[in-house]
Amino acid sequence: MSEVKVLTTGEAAKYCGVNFRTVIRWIERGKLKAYKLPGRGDHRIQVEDFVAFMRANQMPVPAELQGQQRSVLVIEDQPEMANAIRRVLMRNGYEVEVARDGFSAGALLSRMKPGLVTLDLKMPGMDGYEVLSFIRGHEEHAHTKVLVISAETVAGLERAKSLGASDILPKPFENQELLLRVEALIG
Amino acid sequence: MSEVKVLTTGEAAKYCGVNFRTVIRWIERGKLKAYKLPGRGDHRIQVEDFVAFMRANQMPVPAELQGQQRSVLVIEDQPEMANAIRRVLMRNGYEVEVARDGFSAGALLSRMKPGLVTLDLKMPGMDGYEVLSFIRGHEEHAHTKVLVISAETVAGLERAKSLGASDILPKPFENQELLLRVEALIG
DNA sequence: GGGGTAAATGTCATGTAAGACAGGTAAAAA
DNA sequence: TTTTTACCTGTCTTACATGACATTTACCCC
Repeated sequence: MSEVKVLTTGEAAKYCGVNFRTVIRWIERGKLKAYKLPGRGDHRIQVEDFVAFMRANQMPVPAELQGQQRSVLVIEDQPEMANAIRRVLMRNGYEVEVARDGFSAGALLSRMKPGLVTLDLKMPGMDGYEVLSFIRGHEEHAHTKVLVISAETVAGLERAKSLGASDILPKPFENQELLLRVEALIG
Repeated sequence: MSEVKVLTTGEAAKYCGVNFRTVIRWIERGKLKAYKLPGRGDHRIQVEDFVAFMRANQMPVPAELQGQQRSVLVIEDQPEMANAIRRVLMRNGYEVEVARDGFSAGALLSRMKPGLVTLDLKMPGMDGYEVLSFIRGHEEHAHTKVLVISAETVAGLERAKSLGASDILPKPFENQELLLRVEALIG
């Protein structure tokens, strides 16, 4: 059963270092998404929305809220490459899952709702561009960053960018370079 | 053998992100419909009522509660065939989503948790048998019926059956035939 | 830099819903 | 069956919502 992790206005206020009255005003003005309880009209803010709000306003996001934000889904069919990426990211505290085919990639995306997806554009039996379109076309993944990793042509990479890739890392690459890009997106 | 899905106060509380005591108070004040068990006076909330309640209060409704029993995921790459299936099922009151590639099939499966999946075994870039294994290999989809629709050989269909297909419909088929099979599985 | 202004934020007081706890027991699991 | 889980009730405590008002901040003009 999916247990919804939510915050009250008071909790959100503490995280932002403001008065809870202010948080309520943000909600009233539509800057922060929340829903109301029927009784007194208490607000409940989904962590996901709150994190998005903090990011949008350059606020530092506390580690305990990043949970899924610091998780990465690696979509890559070549085992060596996938393992290399996984190793680098796990060493730096990210939670990593690898998907080797389109179907499990989709299933994992929906289930783990990762903060970032690394995507190899060129994979047998799977069109990377379609994956990208899917992610960008679904509201629930609006906050998901997509780091395209590929040995594609310049034109191909441009296309990926126009489809909504958050960043692009050409193959081959250094571990350090990968880490930097990832940190920039969700660190 | 229709299994009426009901929630306890504790479950409802988790879904809303509140204390179960609060849920009981909502029920007492008539804001949320529920009935009582004779023993200790346990409350049972019908999913339908709960979902209506959540909607009425702008709460996000978890996918697993959205009448998934009568929802069908059609995994099929040929648009004509997919549309034909969709038309038949929608006309009979099913909620239908179509996935044309492995990625969206996986994503939609995890998200909508459909009551039934129709699966074309022969699709470019996707192994139908693997999809079947995946579904049968994951506890969360244990109740999901899989109707294999295919022009495969007898051996192939046998293999599908052994992997856990709930039923098999050889191509080509009549609309009526499709509907009958679906009704038998989740009607 | 100083002063004026408007918008955003904080403070206070009051009412009340939501949370916490304890003791008991039905319901579910083993 | 026995054991374990989790729900119910009543009461007490906490903390949220609201409105009115005070204060701070950001910005502009000089």
